[in-house]
Amino acid sequence: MKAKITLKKIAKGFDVSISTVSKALKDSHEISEEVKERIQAFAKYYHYKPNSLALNLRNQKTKTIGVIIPQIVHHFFSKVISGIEHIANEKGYNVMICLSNESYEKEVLNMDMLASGVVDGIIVSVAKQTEEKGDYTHFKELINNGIPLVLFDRKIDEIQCNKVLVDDFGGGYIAAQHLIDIGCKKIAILTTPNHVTVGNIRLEGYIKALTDNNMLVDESLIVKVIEDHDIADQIKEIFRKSNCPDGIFAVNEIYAATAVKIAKNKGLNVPNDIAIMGFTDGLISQFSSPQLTTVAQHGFTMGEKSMEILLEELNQQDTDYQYQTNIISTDIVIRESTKKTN
Amino acid sequence: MKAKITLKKIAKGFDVSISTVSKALKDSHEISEEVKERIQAFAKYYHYKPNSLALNLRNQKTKTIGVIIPQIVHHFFSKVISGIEHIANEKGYNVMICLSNESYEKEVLNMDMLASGVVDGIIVSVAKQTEEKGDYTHFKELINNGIPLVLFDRKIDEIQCNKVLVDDFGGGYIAAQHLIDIGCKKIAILTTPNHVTVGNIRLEGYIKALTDNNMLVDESLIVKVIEDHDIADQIKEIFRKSNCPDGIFAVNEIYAATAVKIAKNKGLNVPNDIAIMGFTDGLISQFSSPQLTTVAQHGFTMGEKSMEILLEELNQQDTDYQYQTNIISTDIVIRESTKKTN
DNA sequence: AAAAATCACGAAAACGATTTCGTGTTAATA
DNA sequence: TATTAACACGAAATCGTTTTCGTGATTTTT
Repeated sequence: MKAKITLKKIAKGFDVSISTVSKALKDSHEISEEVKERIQAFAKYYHYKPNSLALNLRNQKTKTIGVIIPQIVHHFFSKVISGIEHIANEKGYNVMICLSNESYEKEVLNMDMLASGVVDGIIVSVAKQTEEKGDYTHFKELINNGIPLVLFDRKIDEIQCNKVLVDDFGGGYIAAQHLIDIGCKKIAILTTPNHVTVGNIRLEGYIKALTDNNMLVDESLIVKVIEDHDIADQIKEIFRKSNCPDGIFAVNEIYAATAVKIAKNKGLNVPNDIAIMGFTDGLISQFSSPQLTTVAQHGFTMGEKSMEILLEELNQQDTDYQYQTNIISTDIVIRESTKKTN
Repeated sequence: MKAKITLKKIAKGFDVSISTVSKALKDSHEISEEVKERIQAFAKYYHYKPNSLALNLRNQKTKTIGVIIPQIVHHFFSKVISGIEHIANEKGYNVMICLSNESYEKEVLNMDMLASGVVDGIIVSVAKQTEEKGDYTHFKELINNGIPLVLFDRKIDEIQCNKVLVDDFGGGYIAAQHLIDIGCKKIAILTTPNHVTVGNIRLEGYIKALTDNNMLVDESLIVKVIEDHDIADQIKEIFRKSNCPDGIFAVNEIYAATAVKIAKNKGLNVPNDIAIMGFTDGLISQFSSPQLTTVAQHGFTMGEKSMEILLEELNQQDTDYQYQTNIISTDIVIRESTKKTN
C-alpha cells in the first residue's frame, strides 16, 4: 500500500512551503514561472490529486448528493437513478446511492450516514415499512438540520419538503378508462395493501373512472395483494369468482404478467376473453406475450426533475423559499394485451 | 439553512474546551460525571453527529467503498449491487454506486472522483467502451496509488488485481450441450462483437461443446449483434438462411426474447420447431412466453464475493499479498423454451 | 508535613487543502 | 540616495474531530 501523495510531501521534496505548492498547482501569479513548472511537472508525473475529504471539509460542501431507494432490482427506480445521474453529472455533482430494501431501519441508518456531512442534499423514495410505521422523525430531523431533501414517487403528506410525484390518480383513471373504452364491463384491479400510497391512489383513480362511467364498483373485484404471501395464489382468486372479470388493471408489471400467465393457463385468450394491463413500462411489459398495455410513469423524467429541484434548493438564498410538489403525468402505452381482435 | 452543530459550538456554550466536549461525548473517565451528563444531554437534544468528513480525514479511511457499473437498468448488475450491499452492511461499510454507462470517459471520471479519498476501495465492472479501447491506465494508476480494486464480470487480463468472474466458458458450454442433448442439430449463437469479453468467452464454450460432440461449427450460425443497429433486424437474418437453425443460444436475455418473438412471428413453434435459450436469469426470462431456459449467473453471489475479497484486501497487512481470481459457476435453468413436447 | 498519586481539564498536533496576510529581497521610481 | 513598488514566497488560520501530553488543583499516602 503506497502512501498517497500530498501537498506536504511535495513541499518537502522541493524544500518549499505547502502554500507555495498549493499556489503553484493553481498556477498562481505569486509563484515564479520556474518553480511553478517544476512543481507542476512533478505533480503531473505522480498523478497528484487533491484529497476530496480535505477540500470538502474546508469548503463545507461535497458536490455529492445522496439517493435512498427501496429497491434496485426494479425498472422504475433504475430509470429514476439514471435521470438523477444525468442532471447531476451535467452540473458536476456525484451521486451516492443507498438501498433501504423497504426497511425502516435501513432507511434511518442510510440517512444518518448521509446526513453526517458526506452529501449536500438527499433524494429519497420512502420505504414501504416506513409508510406502514408512519414514523417520519428522521426526515424531520434532516430538514431541521438544514439539509435539502426531495421526496419522490411515494406521497408523504406529513413531511414538508420538495416532492416529485407520479400522477398515480390520473394513471389509474386512464387505465380504467381505457379498459372501459375497449368494452370491458367487469374490471378488476390488482392493487397493494392500503398503506402503500401509490397503489392506493391508483385505486382511487380506477374508482373515479368507473363512477364517472356510471359503473358499479364491485368490492370483490378489488384485490389487495399481500407480498408476504404467494402472489399468484392471491391473483387466482379473481378467476374463481362466479363473476370473473373481462378486464384487469394491475398496479404493477409483476401482477399484470402474473395475471396474464394465470389467464392463459385457464384457457382464456388475452385480450379477447380478458384484457389485462399494468403500470410501469418496463422490460416485462415489453417482452411478455402478449405484450402488455401499461401506464408509463416516466422514471427518467422523475429523476431529472428531482435532481433539478434539489439543485434549486441547494442554490437558493431566500429565507422565504417555498417548497414545491411536482407531478409527472403518465401516459398509456397500448399493446397487444388490450387490443381485442374480435 | 441552520448551521450544523459542532464540538466547537458545544464547547463555547458550556465554556469548556473542545477536547473536553469530545471526551465527554465518548464517556471518557477523564471528565467528571456532572460535566459529562450535561454535555451528553445537550448533544442528544440537538442530535449532534460527528462530521464524517473530519473523521475520515483524521482516520485516513472512510468505511465506504465505491462501485462502478456500466448500467443500472440491468437485472444482473442490480443483483450484484444487492450482494455487495449485503456484505458491506454486515461489516459496517457504506456503498457508493456510480454509473459509467459503458463509457470510457465516464468510467475515468468516476474513478478519479472515488480515488480522491472518498472511498477505501473500489469494485468495478469495466465499461464496454473501455474494453474496446483497451486503455487501462486509470486502473493501473489506481493500483499504484494503493487503492484496493476488485474487478468483476468482465475479464481484463491486462490489469493485475483481485477478480470475480462468471464462468462464461462453462456457461456457454452447458448451454450448447443442453441444446444438443434435446436433439438440436443446427445450433445458432447470438453473441456480441469480439471486444466484449463475456460474449466472446461464452462463444468459446459453445464452440467447445459443439466440437466435443463432433458437430461442425457453422460460421453462418454465429451472429455477432451490433448494438448500434437494430437488434431485431440482425437476428432476423438467421431465420432467412436456407439452413435455418433448430436451436438458438443467445448470450443474454434481450437477444433470446427477441429471437423468440421473431420465431413466433415466422409461425415457428418454440420449442418444438426451434429451441431458444438465453443467459442471465432475469425478469424477462421468467415472464416471457414461453418462459425461457437460461444460464443463471448468480449475480448476488458475485456481489457478495467481490465485497468479501475487497474487505480481505483492505484488512491485509502482508507485503506478499497474492491477488486471486474467483470464478462463480453457472447453472442452467430449464424452462418451457427448450422443453420439446413432441 | 512532605511526597506521591489522582482528578479534571486544556493546549496543541494531526489529517490535507486553501487563502489571507505578512515579510524579506530586489527592482523601479522620485 | 531614499522611497516605493513589485516579486516570490512563508506563516498561520480554518474546516471538525481525536488524542497525546501537559498542568494546576486536590487528595491520598508515607
